[in-house]
Amino acid sequence: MVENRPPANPLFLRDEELRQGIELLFYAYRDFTFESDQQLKDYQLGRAHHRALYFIGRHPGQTVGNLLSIVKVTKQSISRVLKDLIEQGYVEQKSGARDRRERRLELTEKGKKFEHELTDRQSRRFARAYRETGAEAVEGFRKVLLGLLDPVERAEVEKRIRSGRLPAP
Amino acid sequence: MVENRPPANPLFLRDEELRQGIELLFYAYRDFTFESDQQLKDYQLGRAHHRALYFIGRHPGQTVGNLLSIVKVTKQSISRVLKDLIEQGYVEQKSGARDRRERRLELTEKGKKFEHELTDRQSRRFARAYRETGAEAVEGFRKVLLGLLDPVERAEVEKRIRSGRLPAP
DNA sequence: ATAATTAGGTCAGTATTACTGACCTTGTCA
DNA sequence: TGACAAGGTCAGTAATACTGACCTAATTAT
Repeated sequence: MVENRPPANPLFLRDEELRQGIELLFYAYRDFTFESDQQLKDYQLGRAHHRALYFIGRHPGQTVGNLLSIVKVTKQSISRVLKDLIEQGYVEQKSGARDRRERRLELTEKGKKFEHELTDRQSRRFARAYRETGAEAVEGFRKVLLGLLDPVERAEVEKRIRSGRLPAP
Repeated sequence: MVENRPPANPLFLRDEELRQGIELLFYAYRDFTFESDQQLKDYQLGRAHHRALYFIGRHPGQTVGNLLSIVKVTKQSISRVLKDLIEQGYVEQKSGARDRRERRLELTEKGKKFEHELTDRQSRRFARAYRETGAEAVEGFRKVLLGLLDPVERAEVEKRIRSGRLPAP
């Protein structure tokens, strides 16, 4: 492991540092999604289905609109995904108590089991990385990821990730 | 900012911590890709084209096979993307000096300009996040991302992100 | 020198995700 | 009652990516 950069141009170093971040994010995301994508194929489902399952499990009882604002796709897109999940008995909808136009989304028992199965691999990946790098690194990791968000989204996301709950399978 | 978790179950906390990581990675990647995706639409190109441009710029003269091992898609997929980029004058190929079966990939001047235009937004996003969080957090960020990689990939990626070079536009 | 292998491309067909735009129903609320 | 919001749906299109089969040209091993 030879450090082969000369004392050199600080502007170059800065750009280099930023590019390394970009690439690490790409590589990590690539590997992070790979395993569960493979698993999903056995069920004829895709990554979009996992995302929906994940966030419905994470925020049970949320509305379709809320889910949309998390995954940021069109309602036509989420609609197809939800339809598949409902038909296959992973998700159910109940109309809202106060506003009956709303469809509140929840995982069925089957859905919870499946979600856990899919997410477990990813959790284990994170557990390994966290274990290897330690609490301080994890804190930095979280800070930087928050910093990468659109400023408008940031407060929202901070609230969301802290208020998550997901009953045991 | 009230810390509303009770002293509580350490197993729950661990799961919670891991899920927060998963979500942050999702949200950050979502926002990270959004801006350049928008820009790409003006050119009738997609994210796959940006990825190819990025990694060709980053490792000029690399072979198609090497690019494939970075982005991890099939050659049929990369082929379409490369065809578009070559037709539009962003990329050119030269057959390898030692092994003439190889097609060594390089950005044209036009390609470099375009790549910088696309990546600049993302670099600025990283620069902002790094500035806001400081060197220590950045170090943690990088460590955890490396930890998230497939172990088999890790050495390869570490080498790759350190050997990058990308001449000025 | 010939056979096997490798780098890369190509043709054909399919699936998934996601988009735009238009239009509809049901329910809320002023 | 009429505007608006939540959600769904129909139709059409595009991008990404897959499998499988087959091809050329060049390299390498026997």
